[in-house]
Amino acid sequence: MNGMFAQVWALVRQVPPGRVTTYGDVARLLGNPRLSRAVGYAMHDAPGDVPCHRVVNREGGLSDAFQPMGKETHRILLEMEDVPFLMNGNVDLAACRWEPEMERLG
DNA sequence: AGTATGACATAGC
DNA sequence: AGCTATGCCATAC
Repeated sequence: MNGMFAQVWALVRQVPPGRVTTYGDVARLLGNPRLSRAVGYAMHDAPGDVPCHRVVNREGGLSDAFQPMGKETHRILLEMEDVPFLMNGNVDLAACRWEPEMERLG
């Protein structure tokens, strides 16, 4: 529980529906911008209550190794939350990227 | 212990 | 603008 995975999961759980965050952002929020890769590991071990589908890479691209299924499920889950996609099939980060400051402001 | 792996990110070319 | 190479660091074995 004290591991960094739990920390990552806790953060990802704070991402509201319709918003997404990136591995790098999560890593930065944890205090180490270099932990972006470890964040991916945390996603692999993430329990079901963690909305790992709301985590995408810097380009807004989906993961090649999403657990339940491939990118297909990943995209479906995001679409269900009305997450905007770009023409290239990536998430529109500019429109739905989650920032912790938003939580404070309300 | 040390080596290998990887759901990323960045720098060069 | 798109591809290749390198860095980085927590887990797994």
